[in-house]
Amino acid sequence: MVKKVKARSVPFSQTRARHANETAEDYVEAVMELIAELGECRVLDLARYFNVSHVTVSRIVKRLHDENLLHTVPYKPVELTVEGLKLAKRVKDRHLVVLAFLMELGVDKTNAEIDSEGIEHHVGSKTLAAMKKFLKKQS
Amino acid sequence: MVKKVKARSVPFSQTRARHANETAEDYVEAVMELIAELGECRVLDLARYFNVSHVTVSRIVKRLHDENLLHTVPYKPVELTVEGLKLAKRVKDRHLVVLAFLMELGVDKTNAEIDSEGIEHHVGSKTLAAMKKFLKKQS
DNA sequence: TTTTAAATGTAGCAATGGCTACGGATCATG
DNA sequence: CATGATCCGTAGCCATTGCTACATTTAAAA
Repeated sequence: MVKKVKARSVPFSQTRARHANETAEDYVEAVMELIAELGECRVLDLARYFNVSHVTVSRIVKRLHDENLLHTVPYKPVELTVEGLKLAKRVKDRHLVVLAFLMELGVDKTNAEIDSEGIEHHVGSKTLAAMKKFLKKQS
Repeated sequence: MVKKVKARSVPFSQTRARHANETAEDYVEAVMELIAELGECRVLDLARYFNVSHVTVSRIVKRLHDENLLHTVPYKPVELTVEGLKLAKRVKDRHLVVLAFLMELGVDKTNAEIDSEGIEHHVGSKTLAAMKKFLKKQS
């Protein structure tokens, strides 16, 4: 008998790449939020936001700079590039939809906030559209 | 002015730990599925399932063995421990709920399968309950 | 202006999960 | 039982994201 293994719908070949991409999404969103909230976004602000050391932030910021998502000058506040801002807006919009959706579904705010932050990265365009449609119907 | 940064609902302190935990969930679920499908679960079956090399599987299986989720003997099929089986059942149940929920929401099967595999790890008990309630209401 | 505290960068370690290359184990088949 | 194909383990590389410890820059206060 020949063993045939059906591969997962989401191939795991690029697990590391997907995680790195989630990090990028989280960081540009955080930078946008922190600038809106504080006027500027320092490395330490991000460190406090994510509860990690400033070293971790510093390295990731450098990588996102290389990927043209963030603009950084040593010892200066972090800024978003045009590309980074576009991504941040998309991510924030999706995040808000997921959060509103979970609450509309009956999940309390605390848990909706926790789960939406994990779920958002895995919501494709089709699922996002379905969530928006659901929200419209309820209103 | 004192800068106050509101930390995220989900602290990122344990990002690596969370990813490792997702891996554990994916693996015990896969082992259970492959045993049901093939009668046994070999390292190469997992490699094909996840589209990674057998080396990656081998190392992760070793780690999950140390964590008492899998039982392994060199060159033998991989088996679930009691603890691993309990986790696998919980994960599979949650996965099926998320999948059914997305389809009930109007997402096509293909996209529901893709997104559910990413979303499932971030669905807490409250959200899971809300999804189950939604499914009951629709039936 | 000098000094000091806070912010940021750098060096270097660990864990996780990718990989290739190579070698040893197992098993079906001749 | 020999042998070759398949399976699996080990060595060793890289990237990502945690960390501590230490160096440097910046900016505020003395």
